[in-house]
This record gives sequence, structure tokens and C-alpha cells, in this order.
Amino acid sequence: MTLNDWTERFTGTAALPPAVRDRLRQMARVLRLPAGAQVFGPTNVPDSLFFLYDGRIRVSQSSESGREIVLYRVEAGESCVLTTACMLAEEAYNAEGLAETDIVAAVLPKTAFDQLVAEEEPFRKFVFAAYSRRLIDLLRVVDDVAFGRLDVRLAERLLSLAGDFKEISATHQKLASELGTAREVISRVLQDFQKRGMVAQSRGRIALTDKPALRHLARAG
Amino acid sequence: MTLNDWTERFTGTAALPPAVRDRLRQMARVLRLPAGAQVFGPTNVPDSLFFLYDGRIRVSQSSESGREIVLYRVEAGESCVLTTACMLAEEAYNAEGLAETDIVAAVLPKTAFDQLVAEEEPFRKFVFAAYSRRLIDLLRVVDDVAFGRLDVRLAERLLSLAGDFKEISATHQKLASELGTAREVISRVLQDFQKRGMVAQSRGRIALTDKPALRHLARAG
DNA sequence: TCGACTTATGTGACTTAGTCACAGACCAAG
DNA sequence: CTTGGTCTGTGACTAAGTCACATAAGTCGA
Repeated sequence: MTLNDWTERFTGTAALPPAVRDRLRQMARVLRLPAGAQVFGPTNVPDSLFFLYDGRIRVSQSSESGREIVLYRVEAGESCVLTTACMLAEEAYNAEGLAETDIVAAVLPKTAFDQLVAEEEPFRKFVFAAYSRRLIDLLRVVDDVAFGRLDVRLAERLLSLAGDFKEISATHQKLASELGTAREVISRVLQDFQKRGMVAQSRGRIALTDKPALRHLARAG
Repeated sequence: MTLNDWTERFTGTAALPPAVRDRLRQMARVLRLPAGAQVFGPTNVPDSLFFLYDGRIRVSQSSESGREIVLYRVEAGESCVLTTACMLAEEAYNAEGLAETDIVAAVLPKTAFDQLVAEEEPFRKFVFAAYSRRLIDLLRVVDDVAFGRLDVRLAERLLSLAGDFKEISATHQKLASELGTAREVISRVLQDFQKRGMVAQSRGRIALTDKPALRHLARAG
């Protein structure tokens, strides 16, 4: 099965002339991966541009010592340009993309990518905007890690992972990997949150029992 | 005075046809700034692409609390794409570019930039390569800050600041700003280095008295 | 050459984060 | 109910950052 028209879904492709979009649909192949699959990684460097049609990809970096930090997430409707960047650079880098959900993506070969960037203004804009977004995401990560307090960062992350829900399903280890710290540290901060009535914990789940307080902490400290 | 032919100096422009290069020289204006000048910053967002012809720009990010971290340096022959990225994103960001030396740059207006990206393959390659380089620089910073030990990072930085020289001229505060830490912390690590005979200090200067030892520390720990 | 000022560096006490080595606790499958 | 795997808790320790100063080293003008 192919997607009905994935080119509708991206600001960089929806604005293209119909003829170009037809060509696009022909050149791209559809990729489906199950949740948990590695979309790209040090051993698996793709030479193509990803249009994430559905699902979510978590891009993280890990250290030699086994610690890990989430750099950003690619949501449906976005493309993953970091891969193309590193493809160009041919450098060893240890970022990894993991499917957080089942994903459906359109994969555009490098040659087609080059051609589109050259010929189509809206596509070009889309690509540069995507780059900018990632650069800014990374600036934010640097800022957080270098200058942010861990309790504040954890409060932020809990809220963003929960979205509109009251509870999230995550182990302390997973949260540590989000923020680039160690599991024990998360355990302690969460215990502190618990004592202050902001969260309730059970194995693998955390209930945000006082979101306003968490938000307050997340904003200032 | 104009530069004789700055388009020779950049891989993205040297490969262009002579006619295009002529056009380029006409469209770009030459910018000269003295050492210490702010090239760009939160209040001063340029809407153009920088070709750094001569000198060096230090790009750093600073926190509300006044701490600062160096993200990367733009050397002569490189262009500064982060500015264009953030221009596109229209986001508030607190990165700042400071001229470390007197600088000479060719500044290309956005429209000319767009046109070149569209029409000229070598230019396009150059731009994407520049983006990649910065992304990778930032990944490195994240890795260092999140997972690296400070003594190791300081040893690295001292060596890279020294280059082939034996001595560098920098206050502890400056070094702290390089690595995104506090002055006192740098003071202590340097004292430790001194005790171990790796450096000698005087006010505002640090002599690397045992580079091999520093290199050894920088490599592993 | 002597202060007076500015800037750079040193230091102790304390908080926050990360590491290490475990001990329990929970849960699912047999 | 046991067994084994995963998850969480804990204490002791090291590393890093913060705060509030003290001291030193240059600079400049009288």
C-alpha cells in the first residue's frame, strides 16, 4: 500500500506545483518501521531525506560511558535533516534516531533532494527552516545542560511528556536518558517531588498530581 | 578599498563560473570590524550571509545568570550560517558573535543568497556543508558539557587555544566562559594542573609547561 | 615612589550533581 | 511459591557550581 498523498502533509511539498508533486511521489519510497526500531544511527547512516508522515522519532546522543541525552524529537509533518547534514559531513557522530511509535515516512533519495532544492523555492524554504529548527533545538539543549538546574529540567520534561494527560509511563532510567543524567539522580529528584506532593510514583509510571506546582518550578525555580 | 577577489577564498565561491563571481563581488559589501566588536547578537540580528575573509569570530551563548559558553569559532574562509538559520527562525535566541580579531567579511544580502543557492550547485554544496559543520560542532558541545569531565575539557581547550605556542593569554574568567563554567572552578582545576607541573601561571597568562601530559589528560582522563 | 583603584586570583564552606556498590521491591512465568 | 529480571532506594563518596569574602598584581596619577 502507498500513501494517498503524503506531499500534502509537508509545508515544503504541499506548496509545490502538482507536476512536481507527482514526480516526488514517484521518486520517494515509503518506509514503515515499528516502534522501537532504529531509524538511523552510527552504523546505519542513511543517504536520503526523511519526511515523517506519521509517528515520532526520538533523536539522542550517547556517551562512551553509556549515558544518553535526547536532542530533539521529529514529529509527523517534519523532516529529519540532521541525517542529511551528517551524511554530508561524513563524520563519525554518535547520534541515533529511534522510532518512538510505529512510523511511516517518505524517503527521498539524495539526488532527488538536490534537484528539488535547486529548482523549487518552497522546498528550499522548507529545508532551511528545518535546519534552523534543529539548530535552535540544539542551542536549547546546550543552554539547559550547561546552565539549567536538574529539578527544573525534570519538571519541564515531565510536563511535556505528559501533554494533556495526568500520568506518564516511564522508568527513572528513561527520564535520565531524556536529560543526560544518571538514574539515581532522577530517583532522588523524583522522591523530592513526591515529598512535596507534586508527583506520585509506581513502578514504571509517574502521576503528575500537582501540575501547577510543576509548572511553577519549570518556569523559574 | 575593496578586496582584490574574496570569491577566491571560499570553496563555495571559488568553484563558481567567472561571470557569477563578478556578480557576487558586486552584490556583496565588505564589512570591517575591529577586534572586540559584536558581529551579531540578540539585539543585532543580521539578515545576510557572512563570508569571513579574514579574522576569527567567537560564537557563544550566555545564560540569564551571566554564565557563558563558546559554541564554536568561525575561521577565515568559512561562512557563518547560524545567523541565517536564526534569521529564518525568527526566534529569540541568545547566541552572540564576537570578533576575536579585526575581521574582514563579505556580506551577501539574503536575496542574493537565495538566488545563488537556487542556481549554483557548488554554492549550494558549500552552504549545506557549512550547516553540517555547525550542527556537528554543536553535537560536540552537547557531548562535552553533558558527559565530559571538566579537567579533560580544560586541558583540551588550553591546548587548542595555545596552538603551536607555549603560552596563552587568558584570564580564568575567559576560560570559564569558554567551557560554560564558573571562574572559581577554573581556578581550582588550574591550580591542580600547576601542582602537577602541567602549567605555570601568572596574572592573565598561562604557560603550558608539559603539553604531552595535557594531551594525555585530554585524550583519556 | 606612593597610594588608590581596578582587575585577577585564592579560599573555605556549602549546595547540587554524578558515581559506585549494593539492597530491596515488584512483577511475570513457570 | 519460587525464580529471575527489571525497577527503585540508599549511603558514601567525588566532582562541579555557588557564595562570600580575602589577597595579590598591575595601572595610573599625584
